[in-house]
Amino acid sequence: MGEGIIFSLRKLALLGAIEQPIKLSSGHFAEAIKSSVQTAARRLQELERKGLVHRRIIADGQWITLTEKGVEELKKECYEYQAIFSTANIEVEITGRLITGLGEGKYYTTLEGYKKQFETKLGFTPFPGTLNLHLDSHSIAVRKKLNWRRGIKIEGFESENRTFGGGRCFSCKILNPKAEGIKSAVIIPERTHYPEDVLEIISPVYLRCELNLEEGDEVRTKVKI
Amino acid sequence: MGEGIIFSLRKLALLGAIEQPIKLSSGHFAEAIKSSVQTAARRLQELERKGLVHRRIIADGQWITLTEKGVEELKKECYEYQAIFSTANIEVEITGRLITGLGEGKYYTTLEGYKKQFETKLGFTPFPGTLNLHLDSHSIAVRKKLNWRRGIKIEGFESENRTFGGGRCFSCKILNPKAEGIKSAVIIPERTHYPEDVLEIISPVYLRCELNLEEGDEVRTKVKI
DNA sequence: ATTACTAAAAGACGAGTAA
DNA sequence: TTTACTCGTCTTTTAGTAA
Repeated sequence: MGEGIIFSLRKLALLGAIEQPIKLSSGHFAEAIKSSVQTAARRLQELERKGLVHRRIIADGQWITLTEKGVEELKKECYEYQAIFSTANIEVEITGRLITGLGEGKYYTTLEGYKKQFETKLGFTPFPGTLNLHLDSHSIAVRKKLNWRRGIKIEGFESENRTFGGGRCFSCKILNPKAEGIKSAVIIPERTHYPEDVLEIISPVYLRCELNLEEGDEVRTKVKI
Repeated sequence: MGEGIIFSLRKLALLGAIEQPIKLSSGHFAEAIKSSVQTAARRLQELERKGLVHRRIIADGQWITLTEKGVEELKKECYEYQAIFSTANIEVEITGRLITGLGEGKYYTTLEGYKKQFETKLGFTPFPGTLNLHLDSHSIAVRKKLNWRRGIKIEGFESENRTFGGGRCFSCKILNPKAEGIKSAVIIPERTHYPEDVLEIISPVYLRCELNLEEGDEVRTKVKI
């Protein structure tokens, strides 16, 4: 990936083109990247051609948004900086109430393609099923931080004519005296439309039973990001 | 600053050239930056010429370390990513024991050049003097995170034929019931050899007296980074 | 094997222009 | 004003060569 292109992409992100479309002209963008209008215009074209931004050209400028791929590309650099500068691990506290999922977790955790990775990368065989928490608004904001963290990569795979997507894990501790010593991890599939108010936790044991939890109980976790 | 140059600098940092000198040849570096040996060699020369890395050329390669300036340049990009991706503020807890400083704090906090900035940027007039904490080893690691955070910039200035260096502030809370409602901030001068096991805190009041603290007492703070 | 040149090829830039 | 061309110039890269 060209270096100037990523630079331009970053400046667009800085102008706010991640959350929502921003309106700008090549002229304004030229100022932002300190170049000529021509270069700015060319960069925007190139960015679009590479699928990094989405453009809508209007009479007096254009509307720009980063695409998924664009954000992904930026995250890669961000990960590099984390690798360079982060000295110790940060922990964040996330709190939510126990809810019952759709039972998908039970299915996915037993798939060999995932199970093996959990065993080697997390160091435990997951209990079939996930503990699902519905997050409060504060925790949702905190959870978003995980989006920009690399975590422990779980690769996608193909099996029986189906593809199973990848995801990321973050090891966590459940703040409950009974959970002392029980390994667990948050899993975040890299699906595009994954709900942001839900936290899925896997563990070698049946947490719901082990911690005597019932629907609606508050569960507090400390996640290593 | 050229975009390709910063890219090269980042890769060097990723190879570990921040902490200590790394040995590498242009050939190896060419692989890292995916270019020809010539370009790799030229980039290293350019990096040195710009004062971003320090080089020592030997028979079979060279020893490379980032300079202060190089690290600084990298931090700038890192700050941009933080601006892009950080959604909410993170707080870190730092703990240390009260020590008595050299009294410099008392001098600096009364200087108009600093005082005015504290007033406008932090919203309070600092009590003349700083509360100095000697950090435990865990807190030292946590404190290092502040190195990679922009914080609230305090500009350096010149006065009476002397230059006074700049620094950064982070607003903090002291975890002591009596400190409830008292504004305070950590200050980190941008001196090159600032001790990493000390935390200096300023506040509008004389904390030592207000919180009934004595030499050696443990003080816990929550710092907004 | 290195680093560090030179010179040719490739690429990026910005002025000018059209729509 | 815009965007999006072309085209000449300047910069960067790479191959080749010397030490």
